[in-house]
Formats: sequence, C-alpha cells, structure tokens
Amino acid sequence: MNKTQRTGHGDTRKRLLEATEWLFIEGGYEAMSLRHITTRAGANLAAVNYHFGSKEALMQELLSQRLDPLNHDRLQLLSACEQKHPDGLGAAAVLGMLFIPAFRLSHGNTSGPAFMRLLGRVYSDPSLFIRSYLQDHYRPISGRFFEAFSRALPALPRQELGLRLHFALKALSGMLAGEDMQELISSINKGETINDAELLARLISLLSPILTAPFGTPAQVKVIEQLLELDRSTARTGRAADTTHTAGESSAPQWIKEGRLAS
Amino acid sequence: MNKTQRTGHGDTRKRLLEATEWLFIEGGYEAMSLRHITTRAGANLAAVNYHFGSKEALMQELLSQRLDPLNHDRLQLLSACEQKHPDGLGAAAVLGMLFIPAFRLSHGNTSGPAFMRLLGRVYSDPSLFIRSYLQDHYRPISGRFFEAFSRALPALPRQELGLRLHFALKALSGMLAGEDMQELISSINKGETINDAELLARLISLLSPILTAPFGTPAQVKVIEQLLELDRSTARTGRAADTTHTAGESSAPQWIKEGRLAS
DNA sequence: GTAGCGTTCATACACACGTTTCAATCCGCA
DNA sequence: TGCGGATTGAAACGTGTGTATGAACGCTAC
Repeated sequence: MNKTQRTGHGDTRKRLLEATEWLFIEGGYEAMSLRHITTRAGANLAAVNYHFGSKEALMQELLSQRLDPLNHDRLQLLSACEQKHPDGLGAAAVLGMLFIPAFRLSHGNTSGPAFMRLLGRVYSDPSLFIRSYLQDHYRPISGRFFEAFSRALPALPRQELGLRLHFALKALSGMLAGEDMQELISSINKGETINDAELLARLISLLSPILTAPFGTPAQVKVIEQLLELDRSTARTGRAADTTHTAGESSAPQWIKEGRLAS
Repeated sequence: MNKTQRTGHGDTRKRLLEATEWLFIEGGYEAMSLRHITTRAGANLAAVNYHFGSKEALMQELLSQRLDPLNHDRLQLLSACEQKHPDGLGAAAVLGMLFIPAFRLSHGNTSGPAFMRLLGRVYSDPSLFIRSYLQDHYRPISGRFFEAFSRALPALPRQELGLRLHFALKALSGMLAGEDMQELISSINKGETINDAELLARLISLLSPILTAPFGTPAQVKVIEQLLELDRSTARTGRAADTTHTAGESSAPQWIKEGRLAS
C-alpha cells in the first residue's frame, strides 16, 4: 500500500507530468494544450482530467513537485547561514543562497538541465495562472529573503531594494528561460574545466552590482546631459514629418495593396 | 488627396490601433483577441480584417508605427555621437543612446507613459509572432549597437558580451513591462523634482555594471565555496525522503480527494 | 470464472478564437 | 436626386480549446 501508483500498466501519470514539463519549458503555459500534452505522453486526452482533474491542477502538481523542494532547501540554507554568521551576510552571499540549491537540484536530479529552464519559464511566464500561483505559494520565502537582503544592504531604502531585486530577478529568469544558460556554461567550460564555485561566482558577480551599485554620480549625469542635448538637436532633423507610416492614397480595403508576398 | 484616411465618419482604423495597443500592454499578444479589440474600439468584429487583413497585420502596423521612429532615432543618435567622439565611447554612453530616444518619445508623444510599457511587453512577449517580428525587423540596429558596445568594451570576448547584453536587456524589459517603471519614477520624484538626466543616469548606473563587472574574484569564489559546503551538509538532512509529494493511498480518481475548496 | 475497481478509450459538448461572407449603410460626386 | 465605391453590420464557418460522459478494458480478489 501507499505505493502511490498502485495499479495500471501505467506510469501514465508520470508521463503526463514529464510531457507537461517539456511543453511548458518550450512554449509557456498558454501554448501548451491538453492535446499536445496527451499526444506527447502517449496517453488519451481524457487522462489529464482523470488523473489531475483539470489542466490547472496538472500544472500545479508539476510546479509544486519541482519548486517546493527547491524553496525548502533555500530557506534551510538561509537559516543555517544566518545561524552560523549572526553578524550579518553580504548581498552576494544571499544571492548565492538563492542560486546554490537550484544549481544542485539541476545537476543531481532527473530531467537534469531542464530544471533551470523550467525555473526561468516559471518566473517569466505572463499567464495569469502562473503568476498568481507564484504569488500565492512563495510569499513567505520571498519575504524571508527580502529581509535578508535588507539586512545585508541597510543603506538602501526598502522601496529601492524591492525595485533592484525585481530588476535582478527578471534578468536572471529572462536568461534562464532561453538556451543562454547552456551557452554560458559551455562557453565557460570551453576554456577549461571550471569549478562549480567559479561558475556561480561569475554569475553572482554579474548580478550583485545591480543591488550594490551607488546612485548616478555627477560625472555620469554629465555624460547623460551631453547625450540628451545631442539627442534634442538630432531628433528634430531628418524625420519624415510625423506621419511616419500610414501608407496609401485611398481606395478599397487598404491592406490589399501592400503586396502580400509573404504568407 | 493623400489624406491617409480619406473617407468614413470613421477614425475606426485609429481606434483599433489604440485599443490594440492597450490590450497588448495589459496582457500580451496571445491574450488579446479580436473580439476584445473590436469591442474596446467600439467597432465591428470584421473591422480588423477589413482594415488590416489579419490580426498579425494589425499588430505589425502597431509595432512598426511605434518602433520604427524609435529605432530610427537611436541609430541617428549613435551615428552623431560616434562622429563627435571618434576616439571611442563608454558603455554607459551607449546604453544612454538606447534609452534616451525611448525616454523622449514616451514624454512628448500621445499615449504618453504607455510607450514604455509597450516597449517592455514587446521585448518580453513569448509569442512566436512577436519574437520573429523583432528578430526580422531589428537585426540591423541590434548589430550596430552590438558593435558599439564591442568597441566600448574591447576586453570582453564577443560571446561574453552577447550574453551580458542579453542579460541587461532582459532586466530592462522585464522591468518596463510592469508598472514598476512608474513606481521608480514616482519614488524618485517623491524626494524632490529630479532632472531627467539624473533619472536616466540612475537607471544606467544600475545596468552598466552588468556589462562592465569583472569576473568573479578569488574572494568571491571562496564565499561561494563555503556556501556550497554548507548547502551540501544541510541538504542531506531534513527532507522527506524523495517522494516529496505524490499524495495519496490509492482509490478512485486521485484528484477528487484533495479537498477542492477553491474553484 | 466472475464481480469490482482502477484505468483507458472514443466521442461529444460548449465555448472562444481568427476569418469570411454578403447585405445594409454611409457619403462624395455627378 | 441618384449612382457607386468605401465602410459597417450581423451572422456564420472551420478549427482549436478545456471538459464531460459512458462504454470497454485489465487486473486483483473472492
């Protein structure tokens, strides 16, 4: 008993989850239809509603299965680290505690490198369902880490910190969602075999300046002022009035005359 | 003649474009249906196919109308600047040339602050149509700017530069797509009225470290190594075996017993 | 061997989508 | 005033979606 999947010649449930994961990684939530999923899993269309009840429940199961252990480990690492260094942590270290569990899970586990891309998709998917799921399930962990960052950067106003964090995490997820992560890893490994720690340090060294950078210095402001002046002087010239586009004389369904070669 | 819109009591065409812009900003390409668009514009469902030929053509018209002038100005500013400073530009200045025309257009033009959010959406929309449109229409400008960045940062291998640029632009677009930009502006204006140049300098000071940051230093690597060790020691303990989820004994359609209160 | 339960299957439903059709309407121009 | 082309209107088409139904199947236990 409690074998979780006690019957059926069927690992159908598992195959559905795997197919869902792949299709979600490739195209996001909206682009992933039940028919694609079931076809890819070699299962019947009704299987999803039988095993999970709905498409949303299937997705929730997948997310929960992948993200719950990750965030559990993140919190555990953060707690252990805070206990070990009660005098405070650096922002780079807190970033590291966000990345390291993800890094480890993507290396050891099944479905290997896809895990990173899943993470990227989840955090950048525009669908309402995914966004509200994240917001509902991970308020506690994001709150804990926000406090950790706030302690690491006491000089930063909380609003400014929130902005910069959002900034940094968008950058990260946008990168993970593509194949760029693989490129990064392979481009780094190209030189020679590289330590995990070095790879992570390199990633973090790209992100932590977003959190720690000072405001614009007078010198930078001066550069921008010069550019603004140059822009004002060039923008006025050399643009075709205002009706930049809006082609066409008159006559029937306008679109019909814009040579529709492609399509 | 050549009044562009010679007949009809109708600014229907313009109203359709405006409605499309709003709905695209709010939910992205896939979430924006012709029925929503025409309803919001107060037009008939068939109006889109009459005036533009298809949904994709409508979207292309919108993008072209908004993005072509922007990129025209960007290139013009870049050329002017390169001509004025033949000895080379800093990375922050090149970033400025990407932002300043967008900044000006979003201030002066109609549809005011929505322009920024449109930009953010365009660059972060996952739909195949939007992505291939961007790739097809803006290869030249992205090539030009890539070369400019490459000259500004000669020490960076091109592959690494591409990675960091992608990184920085994802961060920017992810931020613009939300309401965060307004928050940033208002949170900055909160203190006191701020110069445009200062606002832009602040934005650029957040982004340029992504391009200019050195690789991870040995000290950073050491921090990460400590964290990795701590993670390895804590990860083994305190997780419920491996079957983290997979609830349930056995018996009929499993999902039926997971108390479906919500829905 | 047969009853019962978990699972799979083919099929249908209701709905939303982009697109098409064709009649009705508006408006400038003769 | 009336013709004719540009625009609008209402309705339908075909396809794809998530979901629901009921019959068939496979296995285990009696």
